[in-house]
Amino acid sequence: MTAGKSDPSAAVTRVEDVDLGVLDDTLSFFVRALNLAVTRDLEARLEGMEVAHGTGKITALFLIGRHPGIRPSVIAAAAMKDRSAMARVLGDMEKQGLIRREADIADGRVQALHLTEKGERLAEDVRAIVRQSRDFFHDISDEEYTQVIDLLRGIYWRVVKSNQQKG
Amino acid sequence: MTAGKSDPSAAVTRVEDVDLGVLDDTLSFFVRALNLAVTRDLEARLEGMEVAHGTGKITALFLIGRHPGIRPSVIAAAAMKDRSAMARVLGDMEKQGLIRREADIADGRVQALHLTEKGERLAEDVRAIVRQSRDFFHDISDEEYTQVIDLLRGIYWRVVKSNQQKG
DNA sequence: AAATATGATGGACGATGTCAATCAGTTTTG
DNA sequence: CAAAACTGATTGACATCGTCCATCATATTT
Repeated sequence: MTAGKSDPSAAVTRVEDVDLGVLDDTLSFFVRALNLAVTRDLEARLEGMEVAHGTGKITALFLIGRHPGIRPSVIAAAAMKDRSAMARVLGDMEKQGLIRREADIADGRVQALHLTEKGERLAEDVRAIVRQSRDFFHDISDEEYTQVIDLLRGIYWRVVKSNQQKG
Repeated sequence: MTAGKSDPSAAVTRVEDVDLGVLDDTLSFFVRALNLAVTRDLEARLEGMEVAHGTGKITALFLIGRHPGIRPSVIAAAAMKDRSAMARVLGDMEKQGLIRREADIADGRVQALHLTEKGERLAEDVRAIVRQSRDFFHDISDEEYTQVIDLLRGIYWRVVKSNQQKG
């Protein structure tokens, strides 16, 4: 035998022969596994850029760019992090000169976030890279990609809202 | 106005009003964001159990249970981790008395992994919990859940194979 | 027999998410 | 109006994570 089915009584030697069992019907398994792969790929693409490491920075960069004056807690919710984790990310970005933190006029507790010019430029560069990151799924057809995104987008928003109520 | 569309010129105050921009068409964004939510939920469910923290342990537990004699590198590939990360997980599990590491008869470099009785028992308990973890997506219909799982499963296997060739 | 490749480990490093504590500003309540 | 309760944001501590590099033992190739 060359590359066909393996002897079921023998120990599995190749990943392709693995039976995932319960995990095969578990959404979180696939999400968590793919997260690792996707993150690795993304960070490779961002190599050297000033937003390496972590979902937070990219999300923050884009959301602040698109919604000047947005507040930290809203970004945290969108990135599914808690406020304290996001605060650290924003602190880093401020040190890097990517964003400004201003006090909201209406409510002194709230911060209004803005991109600096440097931040704007970086956002443009990162946007291009993020668009290219679809290449990681070059095996996947546009139909499939669209389908899975549509589904995940729906799930995402429901989770965000559900987090909203609890958190 | 009460809860309708917000003034587009005003700063965004609620997550629901956020426009994700490029991220809205980026699979990795949704995967990474959902990963955080899903992981949080799963770890809450595993509270106190001997497999808390990390995708690796659960995957290892199930794969070893289903494929006695499986080797570490195969589990690493299925979990999308690198070998050294998986080695640490397996080391922990061995210390906990969940698995045995035996030397493969055919190839001395290779380890053959087996569950201990304690490991078997734990696997059963964890299986039940993992099944329940679908409740996290109670908002999502069975159709949607099945659809998204089918799509992600396909993507998962393609990524696994693609990793195989490079790694 | 020597060189090369493979499977598995271990240490070091920076970054992550969580949690509890803190602080400032706001709203509620009496 | 003052006290209490609440909210948004920040900080520090802690355990863990993924990565990278070096190492070691064993197999395979030449």
